[in-house]
Amino acid sequence: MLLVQNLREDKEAVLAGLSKKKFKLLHLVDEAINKDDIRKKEQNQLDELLSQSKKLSEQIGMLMKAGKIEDAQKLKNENAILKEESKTQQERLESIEKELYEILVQLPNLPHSSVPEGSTPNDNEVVYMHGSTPELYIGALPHWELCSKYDIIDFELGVKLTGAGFPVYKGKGAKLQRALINFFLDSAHNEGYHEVQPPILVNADSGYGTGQLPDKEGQMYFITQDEFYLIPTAEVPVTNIYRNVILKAEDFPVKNTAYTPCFRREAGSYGKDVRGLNRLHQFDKVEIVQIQHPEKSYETLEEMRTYVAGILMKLNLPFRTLKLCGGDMSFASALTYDMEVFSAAQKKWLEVSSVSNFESFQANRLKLRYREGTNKPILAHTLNGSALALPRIVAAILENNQTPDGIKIPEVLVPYTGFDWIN
RNA sequence: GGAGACUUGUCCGAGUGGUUGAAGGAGCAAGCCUGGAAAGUUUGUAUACGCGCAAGUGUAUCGAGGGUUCGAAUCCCUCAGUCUCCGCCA
Repeated sequence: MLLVQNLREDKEAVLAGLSKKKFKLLHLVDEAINKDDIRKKEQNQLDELLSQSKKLSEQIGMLMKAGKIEDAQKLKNENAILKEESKTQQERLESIEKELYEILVQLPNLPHSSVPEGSTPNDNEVVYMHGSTPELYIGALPHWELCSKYDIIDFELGVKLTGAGFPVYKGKGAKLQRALINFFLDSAHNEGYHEVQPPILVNADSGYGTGQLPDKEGQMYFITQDEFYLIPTAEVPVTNIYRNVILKAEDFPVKNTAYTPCFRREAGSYGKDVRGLNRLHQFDKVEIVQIQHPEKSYETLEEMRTYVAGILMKLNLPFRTLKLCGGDMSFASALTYDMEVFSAAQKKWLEVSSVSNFESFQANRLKLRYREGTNKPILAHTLNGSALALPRIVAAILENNQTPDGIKIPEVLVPYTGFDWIN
């Protein structure tokens, strides 16, 4: 969420940034400022009323003690009027605040100056390419067919147990999952990330904290009986650890990593994009989250991006890094790099990681701040990235490493799997 | 799931209707003291919003939300959490 203060101070830059993000409702900026002006006036009036009422109460107290019941009664009547007024004033203020909030939550984060212009994925800028796309032999199969050929991932069985998008991993398929999770966690650990195991159900406050609520409510599974949401990403619980927290400047950088299953309803998705492992309702992911000093967050973003690229290199997967254009970036992000691996049989680039700097956009909602010395608390910057999401990595490994004799496991994973071929 | 006790500032802890944003202590910071440190001593030490160039000042906040009252940390209700006992159970 943006601060009204920022809208006031640099309105032109805000409007330019919003336009770059292809945000249409530019009038909301002025509306927010006007609403905030009203809010200030209303608050002033309320404070004035409450202040008067408070003084009267004190006087009543003294009169009562002195036994001047009648005088006290007079003031009581006077105060009753004030009380009525302040109550309606309170309601007025609250509704103004709510209106202001509702305007502000509609405004997306402003893009970093280096974000390319553009409105569709075609406008994303390829900033890095690694590896060559493998030539497969005649008769090579897409991963979903490899899954059933070697009986390692069973989509139909998942349909029986739950529904589409909830596959059952079997045998070497299951072991490969475990291997990847451990490999990713160990890598993150070596990079200085602190491992946490958060709950995978969260309350509404956490949903609001990272911005899944209120607008992306339909994306999450919801347990009505206890009012819990299944997390769509570990970002939600791991970042919310720092909701309403004031860090010290010397705590930076805060680096956490977590493996969790992720749950996404993916309402509206269908067709070939969701074939096999391309899009699931439940999948595994290792996430990295950092909280950083505002002056260092972009340095950190590059470091995270390099780190994720390093993992993909170790897995020997061809990939490219995209800097997303203004129109393709997520609502909360100021700068996002997407990492896509090439899936050789589908001949498709698959997004396996998204590394973003949210600057203070999330921190504002979270009330995540830091203090430098004895100064006032300042909003921190938050960043996160997938490192990595499993299913598409598995798809790429299966497709790219297939041979007529089976699937070769990347060397770096063999110590984790305990086998080097799926056949 | 049932019964009871509890939830106060960074921490410990006082406070059962009247000027309490909150005693006292610890911690932390600064000053004095010291060759330096410890001890001692003085001062300061929450957050949000508003007003003010600033010093400062108004309002709100004692788990959360609501209520009673002229006035609530203190009384009542709802919810959440912690602890103890019982029940159940990986």
